[in-house]
Amino acid sequence: MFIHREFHSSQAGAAGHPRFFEGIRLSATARHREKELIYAQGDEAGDIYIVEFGCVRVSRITLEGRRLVTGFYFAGEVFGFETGTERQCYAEALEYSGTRTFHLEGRDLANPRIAEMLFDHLESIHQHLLILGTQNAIERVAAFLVGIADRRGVDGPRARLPMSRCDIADHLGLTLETVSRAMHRLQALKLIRLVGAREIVLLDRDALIDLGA
Amino acid sequence: MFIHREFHSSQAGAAGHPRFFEGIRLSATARHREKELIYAQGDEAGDIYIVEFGCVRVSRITLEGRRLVTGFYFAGEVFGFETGTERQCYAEALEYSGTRTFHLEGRDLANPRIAEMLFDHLESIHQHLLILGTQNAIERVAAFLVGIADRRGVDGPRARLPMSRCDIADHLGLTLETVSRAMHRLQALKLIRLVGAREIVLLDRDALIDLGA
DNA sequence: CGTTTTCTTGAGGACGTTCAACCTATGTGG
DNA sequence: CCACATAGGTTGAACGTCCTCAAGAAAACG
Repeated sequence: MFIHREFHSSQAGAAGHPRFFEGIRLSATARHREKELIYAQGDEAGDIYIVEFGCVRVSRITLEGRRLVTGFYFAGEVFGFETGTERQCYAEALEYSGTRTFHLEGRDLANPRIAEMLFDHLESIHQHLLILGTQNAIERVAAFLVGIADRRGVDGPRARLPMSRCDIADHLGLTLETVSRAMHRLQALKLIRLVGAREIVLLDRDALIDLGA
Repeated sequence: MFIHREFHSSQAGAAGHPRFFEGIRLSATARHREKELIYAQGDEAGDIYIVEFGCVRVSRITLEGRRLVTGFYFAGEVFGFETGTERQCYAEALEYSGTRTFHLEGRDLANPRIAEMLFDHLESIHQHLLILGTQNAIERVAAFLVGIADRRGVDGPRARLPMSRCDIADHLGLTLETVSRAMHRLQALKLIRLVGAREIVLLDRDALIDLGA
């Protein structure tokens, strides 16, 4: 997704306030502290969010109280698409983050950039579905780490993980213990290197993709 | 989803040929034999399908050769939404079926009925994700059976299953043996009754929902 | 009626979960 | 500055669920 670049190239307004993005009026940047709730389950849907900096986690709780983390969103990425009038998911800042919003009207879907965002979102859900439906633990973790590393700009093969093991587990349909073990197994296989708990280096990206693709 | 009723209420053309659906020109009904391929992975995307009768299975194969059945579609339901220009999924008739198509242009998304279809699709994927991400075997099967029964019109609690155990398994991320065992466990629990292998009666819908919701 | 496909059922094993202990990092207050 | 508390992460052992492999039963088909 290349919304990233285009977003940042939007013309600068005074002191970073309401600008336009592809003909859509964006709100001013909202800043969120670590762990701050951005929107809650039950809130009115309709606003779409663009991450300016930081990282956002979007989750959903089932009736049995189990959590599914539907996605993590980094700078330049878009979240907040929901189907009904009420949000089924809730969003939280994983670290100090900035977001901008715009209101999505039905007619806006005719805007090709908006449609592209929606289709990108659809595609990422589909990818997630494929992982949950067909892969085992180590494949899931490999796919996840490659996905994260690919999205963190041009840091090279190094990536910071702003989310906890539990977040990853709830994203991949595993337990946090299994995620921890899988990461250490990937390290033993020399496919990644762990730098503390919250940073990784991809040592053999191709092998990781073979595992997780 | 109520597209069903509206679709059938569209004005009758001569001998059932090109009619309109919410201002969209529909193709004539295409008829597909059992097991017939409707579209293939790699085909050009852009056409959206409406099932007129029968049942369609949409699947996707991973690089490792594993199959995920992304959905089953019955009369009145819509399938064929894809993100890129090339299809990632392929669709097959599970039984003798009829479909109509229309071509989706970007501007059509401004049509609220089209947008509604897309959002319904998004919602069903999300539901699927929730199942694969949080539920165990018996819960998945319970949720699946309720979902099927709810969509098969007003047959009451009885539903025919046009798909095989293997199809169900590949839809739920299980094996066909596990699906078979789960269904017989649900029968032992008196939540369903199996009428042969391809028909079920829901005996305790609420308990099934409790399990699978 | 035999052939083929699909479904069921059993036994054994692998993978992931559960439970528990321990470790590490970070932050707080004395 | 250190003692302690807290949250997150790692590791081990035991268990359970689901998968694999295999055989047999039941439908579907020609």
